Amino acid sequence: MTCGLPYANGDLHVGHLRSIVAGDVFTRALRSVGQETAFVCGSDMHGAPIAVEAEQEGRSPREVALEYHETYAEQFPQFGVEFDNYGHTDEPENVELTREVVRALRAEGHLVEKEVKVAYDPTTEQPLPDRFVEGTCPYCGERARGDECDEGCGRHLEPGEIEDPVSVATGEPAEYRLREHEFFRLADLQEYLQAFIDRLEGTANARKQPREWIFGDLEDWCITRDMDWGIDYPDEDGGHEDLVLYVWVDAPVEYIASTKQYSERVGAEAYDWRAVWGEGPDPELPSGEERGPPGRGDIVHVIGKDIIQHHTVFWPAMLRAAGYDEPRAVVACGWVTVDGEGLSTSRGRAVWAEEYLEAGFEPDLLRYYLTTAGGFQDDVDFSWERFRQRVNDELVDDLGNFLYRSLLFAHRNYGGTPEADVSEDVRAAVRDAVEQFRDGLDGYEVREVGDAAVDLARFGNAYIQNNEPWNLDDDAAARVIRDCVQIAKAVTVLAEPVIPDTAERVWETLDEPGSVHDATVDAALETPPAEFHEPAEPFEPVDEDHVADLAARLEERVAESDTDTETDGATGAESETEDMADTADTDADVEPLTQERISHEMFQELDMRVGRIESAEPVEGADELVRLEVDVGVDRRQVVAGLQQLHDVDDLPGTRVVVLVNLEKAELFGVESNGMVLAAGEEADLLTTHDDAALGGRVR
RNA sequence: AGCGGGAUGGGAUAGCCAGGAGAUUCCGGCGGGCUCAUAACCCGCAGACCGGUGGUUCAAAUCCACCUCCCGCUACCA
Repeated sequence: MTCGLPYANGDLHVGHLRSIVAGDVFTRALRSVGQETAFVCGSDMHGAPIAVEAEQEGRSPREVALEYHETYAEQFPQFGVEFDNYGHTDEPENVELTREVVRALRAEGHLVEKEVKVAYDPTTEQPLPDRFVEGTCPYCGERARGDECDEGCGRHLEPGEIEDPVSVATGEPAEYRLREHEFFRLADLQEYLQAFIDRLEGTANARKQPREWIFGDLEDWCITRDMDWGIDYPDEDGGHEDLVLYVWVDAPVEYIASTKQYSERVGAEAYDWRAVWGEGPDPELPSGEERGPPGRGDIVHVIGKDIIQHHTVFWPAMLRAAGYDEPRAVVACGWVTVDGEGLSTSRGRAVWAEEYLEAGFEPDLLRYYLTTAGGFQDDVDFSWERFRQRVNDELVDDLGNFLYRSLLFAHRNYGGTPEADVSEDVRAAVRDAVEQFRDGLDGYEVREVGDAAVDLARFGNAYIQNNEPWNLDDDAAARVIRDCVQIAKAVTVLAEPVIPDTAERVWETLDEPGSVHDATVDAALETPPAEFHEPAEPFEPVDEDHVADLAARLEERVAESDTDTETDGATGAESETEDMADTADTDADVEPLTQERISHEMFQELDMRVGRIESAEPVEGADELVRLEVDVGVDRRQVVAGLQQLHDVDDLPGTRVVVLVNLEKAELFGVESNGMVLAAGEEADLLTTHDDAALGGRVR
């Protein structure tokens, strides 16, 4: 079991935790059904954003990345996430394995050299990866990063496409030079990938999204970069000393490296990484078909939905070509949104791991929320108020209360598990719950795994209520309570993957031998000890004022950041990953003032009027354009404006605006635009009046 | 723009692949009951024409076509 590697350039937040906790839940659940597993992960240390951050702070990239890595390694266990091995991509095991894989790709003849236009900083003589270049988008004319028109049309830009390139680091104009890079000819593996994608298990998005590529034309994939920070390209033939491997080559290899580290720590008898991953490259046997037997492990990758292609195209192609075994499943989870909006670390819209722990909440509560809030591949929303509701309604009132009331009743009246047989109804209910738990695992749906325990607790609450043992004589009550204690034990075992700490405490109350972490689902129907301890309340309710406070703090943070970054120019909803890139952004430049003067007469020619937007609707087929009907007092104008991505179209009607009414007419996407609505900046902040100037009033 | 995922009572969410009884469950609302328990739990009621339009069918939330909106990907962001 692996989780997508957290990229070592930011603090941990709920977005990271969702997929990592899911991996942990899967792993624990697999152990509960008796499977041997290894849960491995590591920090992703290389790549341009870390190099940029390091340069800005005047530190080495390794130092910067290691600092984040250590924080991660420390924080994951605080959320009950127990990796069997947590390494990082800059460790010798990964460096070695990565270079071995690349050598294998070359030995198999899958690599081709191609010349690529690379931007150079002429002052420092440094090659600049496209992340380090800014310029003008050739498609829309907006300011853009070298790899993507991030502020304008959003298009991906090929190297060399950007106009007027400027080095991010020095601000000097960059120049293009031809550089030789290595490309992985994915098309060589096309047939293999087509078969692979058909047998791949996991979420629907991961099984379907890559089909467009795999059944279309597979492009050559550039696997080297002009940078210092990364794993050196293995250059036995010489000529590529200055290239490092692209992070997406060495990052997934960490899955193998981390497994190997685990094997080496516990011994190959206890866990043999080769039994899972297969034999790997063998210089004596250059043909992929004739390699040793594939691993017998079932590799499952838990990732975020943004990196599906990397795990379903590039990665299996690498594995295949290097003689390693393919993943059995890729499980891609949706995002975590906060208060209904996309997570944005730079804008303060995030719930931080540290913040959560400092608020004094048990890790189990967040684990429960994140695993059961929605379908795995769907986005789920986090809000502090909903967090409180779900914890109090489901964990405290249902699961916690059932465990407490039934075990307390048993302890008070019988000192433990009363002597009686478990009824057939209850046995059946427990078996059903175990089945639900297994179905969740088989379907790669952690929510079902988590719900199995809560649903069984709800059954238990109904059971104890309907049978009213407090109104029965001792013998009859003993039978009911015997059933309830059994349900409680089953609930505890089934809840362990999601709420391990709580489950362990209940396990201790029951005076069960060993740890619940080692128990299997078989224990759900085994008799609990005849005597056990007085139970404690398993959960503390979440206080309303406490979460209101946290929510307010979050809101403040977002508001503050909004005013701070008004000139920042970022648009639209950001994903957490886009956001990681933000550290690379310098503040957007304010355009210099125009030196050339115009006459007053020329200004008089501009006929600008106060108007009010009467209606607004998106222009069909256009991403950004909105068709507006604007009342300018004496007239009603149809104006097309590029506001769609920056404003909620439904909110526009009623807005007072300033309109340039004598602009020449234009036709945009087949819609006539008769005038221009004035707006400021990249965010298209609409100009308006501060008092109530009449509609049609002239602006001078 | 292309591709993938999603849209189901006020909120959340299951069902869709393998079409068929009153569309699941939780929260919230209303009414009642109970008291072992962290004043919670149990029972009952109201509330959705299943994003839209059209089609296939005896029968569509489910299959097909087109459309709208949200999220992701589009190969040099990680």
